[in-house]
This record gives sequence, C-alpha cells and structure tokens, in this order.
Amino acid sequence: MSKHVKEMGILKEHLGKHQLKFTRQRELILDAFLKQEHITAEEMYHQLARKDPHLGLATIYRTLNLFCEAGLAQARHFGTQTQYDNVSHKGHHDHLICTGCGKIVEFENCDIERLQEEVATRNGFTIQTHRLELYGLCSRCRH
Amino acid sequence: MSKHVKEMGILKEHLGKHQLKFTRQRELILDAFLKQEHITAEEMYHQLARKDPHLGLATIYRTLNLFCEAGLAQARHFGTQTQYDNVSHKGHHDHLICTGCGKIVEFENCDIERLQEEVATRNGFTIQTHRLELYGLCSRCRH
DNA sequence: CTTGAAATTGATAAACCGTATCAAAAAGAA
DNA sequence: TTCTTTTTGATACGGTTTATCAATTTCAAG
Repeated sequence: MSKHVKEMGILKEHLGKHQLKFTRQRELILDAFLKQEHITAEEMYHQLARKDPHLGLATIYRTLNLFCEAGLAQARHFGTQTQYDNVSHKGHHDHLICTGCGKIVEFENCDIERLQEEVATRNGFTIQTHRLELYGLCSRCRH
Repeated sequence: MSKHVKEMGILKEHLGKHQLKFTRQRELILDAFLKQEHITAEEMYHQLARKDPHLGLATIYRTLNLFCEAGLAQARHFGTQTQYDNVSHKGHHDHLICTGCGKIVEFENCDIERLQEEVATRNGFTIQTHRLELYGLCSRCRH
C-alpha cells in the first residue's frame, strides 16, 4: 500500500477532472517517482523493469508528462535528456549548473523566494511553481 | 564591414590560439548572432538562407558551438531545442508565465540578481547567465 | 456481476535534434 | 602560385521522445 496518500489524491483529482483513469501502471510509476528527487524516463524504465518487466518505455514517458500536467512533476531539459523533478519533494530547491563540467549544485534561498512572490503579486500573478537555474563556472573549471 | 569589432576580435584571438581559420561563414554567422539576444540553430539557418542559400545547417551548429568555446555564446536547453545566448548582450529579463492562458510577462529585478550572485559566490561559482521562470495564474485566470 | 463505451497499454515506427563522416573547396603560410 | 591544413555542405547516423494502433483494461451503468 502506498505511503504517498496526498500525492495520490492530487493525481486522482486530476484524473477525475479530465476523464482519465486510475491504472495499476500509474500507481506504480507514481510510487517510484515520489521516492526520488528527480529522475529520467530511462532511469525509471530500468528501475521498474524488475517489478514489472512488461512496463513499456512509452508508458513511462506518458505518465511522467501526466504528472507534470497534474503539477506533481516538473520537466527540466539538461544535456540531451529530460529530468523530471519531484515537486513535492522539495522545499523547492534551485540549481547552480557548471557550464564547464556539468556539475549541479542544489540550493535554496528564502529571500529570493520572497522577492519572487513580490514580483508576482505586483503583476497580479499567483505563483504555483518556479524554476531558477544559474549557469556559470565552478571554482575548478574557472582555471 | 562589421560593427561588432570587439567580438570579432575575441573570435579571431580564439581562432589564432587554436590553429583555426577565419572564414566567410564564421564572419557571417557571428554578425547575425550578435544582433540577437538568443537564437536557435534552426532559426539562424532560416534567417541566413536569404543571404547565403548554400550555408549548411551543420556549419551553423559547428559555428555556434565554436562561439561557446570562445566565450561569445552560451548554450541553454530550452524545451526540446538548444538556445544560444548572446553573452555580450546585457539587459537580462526573466519571465512570469500564466499556466492558464499562456500569457508571458517579462520583468527584471536587481535585488533577485544580487541574491543570485551571493548564492553563486558562496558556492564558488561565477555566473555567466541565468534563467528564472515563475509559473502561476494571472489575475484573469485565477477566477 | 455482467456489459460496453472510452481510455490505456505495450510494441514499435516515426519524428526530431544535434553530431559524425567524408569528398570537395577554401584558407593562408611559404 | 603551391601545398598543407582546415572548413564546408550534404547527408547518414544515433539517441531521445512522441505518434500510431491493435489488444487490453478501466469503470460506470444496467
């Protein structure tokens, strides 16, 4: 039985609103997804191959995109692949990305978040989620 | 004659250091590139098709990657495509994106930029560029 | 507990983006 | 001009993601 009651509820609500169905695969993939901070479709495919050898790669892609629409995941393109971030898993962290070696450092900054809220409010927006990526050179690659 | 004297100099210096040659195509592509804030290889291909119908797409990719190595451009993965940012272009703006109607509002916030620098410094990074997107509902879509 | 319409799945073909390959052309030093 | 090295353009290729479609599953209604 799943421990991810809240997220499962969010998914079911989304499914209900869009005449979509709750399936064994969607439950399986959501459970696996919520255990990670972020994952690629390919990684999940291999990870779940043991539990269900017949689970297709296309289903993984479709389901992860569904999670994005439901607000449970967020897609981030890095290199040639797409990373699916677990939105609920964060005290929403952002990324510092080294353009030299590809290293990724995660960080969290309340002041920035507060200023984002300010900007949004000033423009009449209510923020649901955000994405902040800083690109540059890490100390090692600068030399 | 090009107006981008400084950048042309940077390119030529890079070429000289690496036993590479200065070609008509590289000059043409750099001129076109510097007129934009950011562009994809495909966009540039179509844009330059009028000036030189025989310019190959592979050459565009190779040259834009060369600009990255020379420090004139910065590659960013956006959606499924790669955006090449014009590093010399300042006035970086960020985006508020309405998940309801797709409306995009551009903004600029110095305080956020300053905090970003702080975070980067604390982690030993030197920022080259960044990307900040706030997703939410605009005043009209909230109701 | 059936039944049946509608959605989903898995297998795989196709699309897409960017890179590799290679013969022909161009650059640039001697 | 000559000669060596690099670059170009055309296109084949490789990896990732999406589209297609017959078979299967879901789930609401009877």
